[in-house]
Amino acid sequence: MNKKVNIKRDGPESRRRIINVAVRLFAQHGYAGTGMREISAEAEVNLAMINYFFGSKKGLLKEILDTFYAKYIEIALRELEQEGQMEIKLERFIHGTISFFDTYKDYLLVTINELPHDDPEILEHKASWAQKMIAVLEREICRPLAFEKGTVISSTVLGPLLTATMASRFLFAPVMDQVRPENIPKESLEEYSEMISTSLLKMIS
Amino acid sequence: MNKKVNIKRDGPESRRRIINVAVRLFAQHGYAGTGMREISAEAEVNLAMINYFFGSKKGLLKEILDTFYAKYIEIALRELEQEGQMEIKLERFIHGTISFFDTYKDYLLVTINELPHDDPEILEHKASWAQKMIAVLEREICRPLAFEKGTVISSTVLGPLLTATMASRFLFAPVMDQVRPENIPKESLEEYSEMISTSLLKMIS
DNA sequence: TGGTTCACTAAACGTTTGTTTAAGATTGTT
DNA sequence: AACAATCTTAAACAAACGTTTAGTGAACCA
Repeated sequence: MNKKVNIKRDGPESRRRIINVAVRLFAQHGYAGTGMREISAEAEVNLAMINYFFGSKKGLLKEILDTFYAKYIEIALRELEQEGQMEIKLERFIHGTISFFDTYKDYLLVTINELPHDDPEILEHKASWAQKMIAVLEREICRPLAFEKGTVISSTVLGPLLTATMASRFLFAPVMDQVRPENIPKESLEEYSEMISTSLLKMIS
Repeated sequence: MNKKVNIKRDGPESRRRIINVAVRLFAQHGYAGTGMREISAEAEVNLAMINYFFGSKKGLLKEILDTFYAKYIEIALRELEQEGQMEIKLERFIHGTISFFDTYKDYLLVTINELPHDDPEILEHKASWAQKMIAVLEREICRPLAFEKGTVISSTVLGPLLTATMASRFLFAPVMDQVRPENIPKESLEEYSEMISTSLLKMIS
C-alpha cells in the first residue's frame, strides 16, 4: 500500500543525485582530484552504483560534458539561426549564454578545466560539438561581418574568444571572490551581462 | 680530473628538468591526474628527488604557479606603469602578454586549470597575485577610462575579461586543433595578437 | 685527511584509487 | 505465487598514489 515506506530504491533519483554531486565536486577539485568514494558518500548512494549507472568514472564525466555542450549549442542555434539583424541576434545569444553559464556554472567549470583532457573518447565528443558551434558562428556572424562591414575574423578565433569572454566571470570567480574588497560588492549578473554584451558588440563594429 | 666522467650529479640541472616535465604533464593531464612516478620517469630522475627539491608535489605546483604569476605581473608593471597614452600602453601590454602566453603556454594552462584548486596555501598565493594585477588595472586603465571617457568598468570585471580574452587561443587549442579543417591553416601568432589587440581597444573606446 | 654538505638511489611505508563480483532486496508483470 | 528486471549492498581486487627512510658516493673545505 504505502510505496514510500522504504526510502531506498529511488531509481533514477539516485542517478540524478550522483550527477549533481559529481558536477559540484569535479568543478571544485577537478575530475582526477575527485574520488568515487567522495561522490558516493555525498550522494548517499553505494559506491558501486556509479559504475552501475555510468559504466565508469569516465562515463560519468562524458555525460556531464555532453549535457553542457548540448545545451550550449541549443542556445546558439535558437538565437543565431533565424532571420533578423546580426547584431541583435548576437546580443540575444550573449545574454542567453551568460544566463545559461550562471545557472550551470559548475558544468562550465568542469567543461573548461577538462579541455586538455586528452582521452580519445572524450576528445571526440568535444571536437564534434565544437565543430557545430564553429559552423554556426561562421554562417551567422563571420560571413555577414565580412560581407556587410569588410571585417574579417576567423570563426576559429571568434569561437574561443566569445566563449572565453563570456565565461571570464565564472572562470575566475574562485580567485576574484577572495580578492574583491569588502566594500565593493560584486556586480549583478545583469550588469555583467550588459557589460560583456556592449563590449563584444563594440568589438565587431 | 675529468669532472664529467659521471653523468649523474647534475645538481640544479635535475631540478630544472623536473619543472619542465611537470609543467608539460600538468598541462596535459592536470595536477591531480599526473603521478610523481610519471614525472620522475620522464625527467630521468629518481622518484625521491621531487620531494628532495620541492618538499612535496604541492610544493612543485606552487613554484610553477608562482613563476607564471610573477612573470605576468612583471609585464603588467613594465608596460602599464609608465607615462604615456593609456591606449598605447594597453596595446603594448596585450602584445607582450600574448607573446608571453605563447612562450609559456603550458604554464598558462596549468594556472587556469588549477584556478578552482581550493588548497588554502595555493589560494593565498593566487589571491595576492590577483590583488596586485587588479590594483594596476584599476590605476592605469579603469580610472583614466572613467575620467577621460566616462566609461565605467570595474577592474574586477576587466581583469578576468582581459586575461580570458588573451588566453582564449591557448585555452581552447587542444580542441580547436582537432576541429580546424585541414585546408584552413591556423592563424599566425602575430595575426592573433593583432586581432585581440584591436578588438580589446575597440571594446574600451 | 677527515668531515661536512650536497646529490642521488632503492626499497618500503600505509592509503587510496577505480573496478568487479556475488548476493540480496524491491518492484512490476504474468 | 512465481518470474524477471531493476536497484542496492558489502567485500574484495590489484594497481597506483605521495611520502619517508636509510644509505651511497662525489665534491669541497678545513
